[in-house]
Amino acid sequence: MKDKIIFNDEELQSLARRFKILSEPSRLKILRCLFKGEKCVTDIVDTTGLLQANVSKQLRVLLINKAVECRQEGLQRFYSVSDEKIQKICKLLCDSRKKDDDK
Amino acid sequence: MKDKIIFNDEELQSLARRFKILSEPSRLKILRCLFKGEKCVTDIVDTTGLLQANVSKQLRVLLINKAVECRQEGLQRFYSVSDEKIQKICKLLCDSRKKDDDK
DNA sequence: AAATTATATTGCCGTATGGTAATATTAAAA
DNA sequence: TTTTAATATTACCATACGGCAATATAATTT
Repeated sequence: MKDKIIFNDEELQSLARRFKILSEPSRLKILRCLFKGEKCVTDIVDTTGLLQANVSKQLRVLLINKAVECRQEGLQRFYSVSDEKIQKICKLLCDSRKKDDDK
Repeated sequence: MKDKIIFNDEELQSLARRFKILSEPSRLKILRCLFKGEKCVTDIVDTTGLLQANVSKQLRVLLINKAVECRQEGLQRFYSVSDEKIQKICKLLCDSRKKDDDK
């Protein structure tokens, strides 16, 4: 079965936006951290080593683009990955990289 | 089975680079065009509507990053997608978008 | 060898965006 | 209600990079 996906221009723009979100090391670090489970901002800051301002800034990008979701509890905001595809896609790309290296 | 991938920092940088390649509409247009099969530069220019200089420029990026490969024949250079994962990943992300839209 | 065709390269400009420091906001605690 | 803690926002700077126009390169034809 020829499984060619031909996406239209609108879908292409959307795709590009989604890939862009995943194309920044700082955001990937945050996501990697959240793959282990829900975390508050301070925990993310500690785990990633990024500055608090950057973490908040990038979390906002992730939130707006629905890559993560947020729940407030007192002073803290707990973030978690909301798009389960993200981890799958990271895994796919990582694996293909390893295969390349084997060549 | 908890299929958590925890990639290290080096893998994370590599992932970010790969996502970045896919995060530009012009490159996605070129790739979409190549998903249908090998094409020479002029064909890509005609199909995508991009300027020839841009197509060459972006093909170079794709080539360097091993997203496409190139074969010369006389005056023409024929490009094709070399990483079969790319199409799969585009499909995955497209599908998850559609699911989001349904909500 | 000139002219032509296909593709690549270069230089420039403008925009987008990440990092940072400082400050603001918000909620809890004292 | 002042203080403290957690997070968000703002403003600024620097860099990366895409689009474009012009030019260069390389292979072919005449």
